Amino acid sequence: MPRYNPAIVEPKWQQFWEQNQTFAAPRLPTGEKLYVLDMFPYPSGDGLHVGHPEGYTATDIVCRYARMCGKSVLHPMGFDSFGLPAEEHAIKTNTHPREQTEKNIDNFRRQLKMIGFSYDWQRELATTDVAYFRFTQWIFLQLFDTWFDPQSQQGRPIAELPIPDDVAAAGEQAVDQYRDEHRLAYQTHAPVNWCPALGTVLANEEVIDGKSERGSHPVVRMPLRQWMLRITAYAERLEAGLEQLDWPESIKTLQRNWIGRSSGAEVDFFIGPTLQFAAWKEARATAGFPRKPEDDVLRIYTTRPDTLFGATYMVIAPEHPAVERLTTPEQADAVAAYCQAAAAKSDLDRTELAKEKTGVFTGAHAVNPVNGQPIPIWIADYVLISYGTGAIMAVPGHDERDFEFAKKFDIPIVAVVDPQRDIETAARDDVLSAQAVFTGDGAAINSGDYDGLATAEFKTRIAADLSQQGLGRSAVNFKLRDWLFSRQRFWGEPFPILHELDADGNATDRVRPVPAEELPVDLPHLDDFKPHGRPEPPLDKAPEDWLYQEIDGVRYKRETNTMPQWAGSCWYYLRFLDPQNTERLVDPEVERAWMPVDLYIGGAEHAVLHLLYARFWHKVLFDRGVVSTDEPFRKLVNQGMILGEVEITGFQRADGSWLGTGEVTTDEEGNSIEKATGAAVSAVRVDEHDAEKQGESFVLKADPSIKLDSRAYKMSKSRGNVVNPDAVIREYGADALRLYEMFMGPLEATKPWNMEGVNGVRGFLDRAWRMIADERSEAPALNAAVADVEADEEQNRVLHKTIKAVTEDFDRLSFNTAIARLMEFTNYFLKIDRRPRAALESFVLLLAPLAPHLAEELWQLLGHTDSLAYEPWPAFDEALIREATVEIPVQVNGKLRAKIVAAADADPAALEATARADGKISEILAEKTVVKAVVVPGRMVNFVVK
RNA sequence: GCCGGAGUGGCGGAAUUGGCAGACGCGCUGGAUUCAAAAUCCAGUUCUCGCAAGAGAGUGUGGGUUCGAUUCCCACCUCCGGCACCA
Repeated sequence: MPRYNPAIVEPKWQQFWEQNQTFAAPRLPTGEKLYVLDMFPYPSGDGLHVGHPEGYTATDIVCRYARMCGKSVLHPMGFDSFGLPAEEHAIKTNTHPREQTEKNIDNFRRQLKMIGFSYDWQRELATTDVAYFRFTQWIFLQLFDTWFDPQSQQGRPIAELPIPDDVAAAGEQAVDQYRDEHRLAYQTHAPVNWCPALGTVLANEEVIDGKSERGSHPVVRMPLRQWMLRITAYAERLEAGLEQLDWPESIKTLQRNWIGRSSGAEVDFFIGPTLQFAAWKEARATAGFPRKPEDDVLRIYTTRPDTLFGATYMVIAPEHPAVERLTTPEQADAVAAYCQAAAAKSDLDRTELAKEKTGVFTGAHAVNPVNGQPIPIWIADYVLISYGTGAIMAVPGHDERDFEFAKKFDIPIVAVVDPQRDIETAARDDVLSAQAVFTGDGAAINSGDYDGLATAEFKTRIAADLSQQGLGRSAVNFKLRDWLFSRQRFWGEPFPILHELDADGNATDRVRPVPAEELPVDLPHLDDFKPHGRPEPPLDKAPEDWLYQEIDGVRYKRETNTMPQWAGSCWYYLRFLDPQNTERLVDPEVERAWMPVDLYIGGAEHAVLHLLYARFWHKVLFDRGVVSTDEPFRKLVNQGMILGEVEITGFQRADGSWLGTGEVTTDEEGNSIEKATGAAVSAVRVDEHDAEKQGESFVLKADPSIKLDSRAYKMSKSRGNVVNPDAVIREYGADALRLYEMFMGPLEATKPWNMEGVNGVRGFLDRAWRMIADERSEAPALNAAVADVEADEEQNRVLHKTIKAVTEDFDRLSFNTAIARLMEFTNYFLKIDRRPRAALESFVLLLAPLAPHLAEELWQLLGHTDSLAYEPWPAFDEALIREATVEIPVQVNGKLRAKIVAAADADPAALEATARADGKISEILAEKTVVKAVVVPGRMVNFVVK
């Protein structure tokens, strides 16, 4: 056989696997099951990026390894194919987005197959498949049909929702409305992020700093009818469920922060005449804390009920329903102006500009329930209507924001928490004299009977007291908001919802779900895909026969919003289990057998949204009995980002003279300028041969006084540092690509690409080939050094050490070190003239998960006729690894002074004696007194001397 | 500002429990082979001093615990990622 040629070997085996359906998973697992999932890609027009195969290679190795260990493996792949780019392309070319989408999928599939991943391709799916989104729509119907029972913390059928008597008495329409208010899928008119440039409304998480995540277009707030999903109902369970998951702690933290659970208390402040306060308080003491606040109180949420005595004013959000009621005539104009201005502000303005606090006094006062003090009520946009009750008690002494506000508007500040020993004396004095803010825990002061209590104790005590007096109750809040679930796009799943129309063709606000058996609701034909620039969805342009329907004499209009891209990716892992099922989304028997996903690998960019949305849907499906597990993804791993090649950059003035990185800064627009003069400078790419390391940084070889910048950047088209996997495969082969992606460093780490490194692992594959194959012969032939001989002791030790290390490395997804061990094996056996065939066979099996094409080819060359995909994984023998003698370092005062050779099982006394006998050591010890000898058997000897 | 993660040769990285720092690979240097080059093979390669034997320093910085610290503790610096008025 000639030289190793991946261009021939790789397609050959890819064809073999496909023809033999080598990786088809059975309907039900036949032994121990392993469900390994990749985050399926969005098939963009650019094709695969080298970042994709990183995680995909890792899971592929896990799967191939697991099959050899006898596990039943499910490893599918599909496409998250709804998305804006295809629709934008459709608008431009006036072709159906499906056309472009399918072309892109074909390209992605071709690329994925070229890398030799062991997917069960029969299970391939795309979220844009009508047969697939039929069930996405079906799940939406489930959400629509479910309400969350806070008592049992469970989603239940809407039919089981208890209807209060007063609602029932109000008639059928009131009951329907009551139900609609409790569904997990509901409609709202809340202000949304309308992006005129994209012609769509965006979810909060798609807006970054007031601009669209995609394209950075400005976003404005406007009210629009939207579908929402009540994910907040599941906040408690989504938070609690994290604990049991084998996920990176950092991702769990990210989700916890996103969910943002906080606990505190709701407290009612009386806003009637001060004279009536006592009577009100008395009434409350008997009546208790009402479910909904009456008009004569302002309900607030606080996490620090212990600072109640320090509340010197209150703030309500500009959108708070009590604004009008509270505003006095004298303040009416100012309040109206303020609220109007606040409404016009985007979220960006409200945060960014509000470094300086703004607000307006309502003219009204409330009575502090703990001390009867009247305090002013303000309106300020630093209080958000969407969090808590939309109103706060302001404690400027112990809250940064309140402090700032009180300073600006000259509102009294009262210290009620003594920091005690937590901070320096001077700082503490500032806090006690209300000159400074302190947000930590301490001891209560100025708090009546509670004085002296520690913060934590105060909190529980006052919560109980307030509750007993009917003034407050413990409460939990979440930062998590309900999920804005509709998009004004064409290329998404249509909602299976009909809107009732009255005789004049106007919507009645009553909706009716499309029955499950009538699904799917396919997308209609459109003559063109151009948005009309209004917030109404493009589906409003659909033909009448799609848009309107008459049932039982009532006319209905279809919902024209579509679902967001997240919808399809929320449940694809379930469909992979049973992709051809036309009856239901997954057969329960199959679901029970394969779920949960045992290993899920993907990018950290999905840490919050995708993974939280999918968990939410899963929990609803669990509550509704569709799936058998409470959580979908047992173990999660995030692969790190792959950056472009390292670039060394220097800066030059207009005249071409160099200046160091320290002399350069950026102006507001992000341009590089010279610090001293403010003149524009240009960044220049410096060849690595023209740079050298000096101390901490790189400098110009020609002028070492010029410091350079050395770093790798995110791959991007604009920077021109994108590496195309097709090109890598063409030049080095798929196995080399796979191997390099894994050899770069730990899977989770961010790491720069380096083409020389690909060449390096290709060199290893070449050597592995030469170790077994004869590269000079024309026909396939074994290397003459391959011999049917028994491995000697040392060869066995190398082999079994390698098996052990590779096995353990695979188990902990440490592929870079596994490859290093295989390289060591190759380096050793290449030097041997008679290479035991059995050892080489084991080596090929160890290599197989990493470089499957090469391994299959060598396996065949070694005389096997079948694929090695299900060949048993080599076992190691600990006894063969053990060495008779070991080299042991001898230290004096912790410094390495000599090395001794001793029996591996030598006892401490023997080791110490051997160490003392060493020429070098005895020389050193002769002049000193040994205070102590530390001997760790098999590891080291250390003499502590004086 | 808050919450995560990370800082080890020229570069990517290794060191699983506190026990020989730098495995493995790239790059570089020298050599063999070649008319020459590529490829391949051999040797070397943390830094400083030294012809060498060897000595000293060394895992972002400063301190601490320990016979012994890349690993544990405290403080700080830098970089990366996320969040950002959530009461």
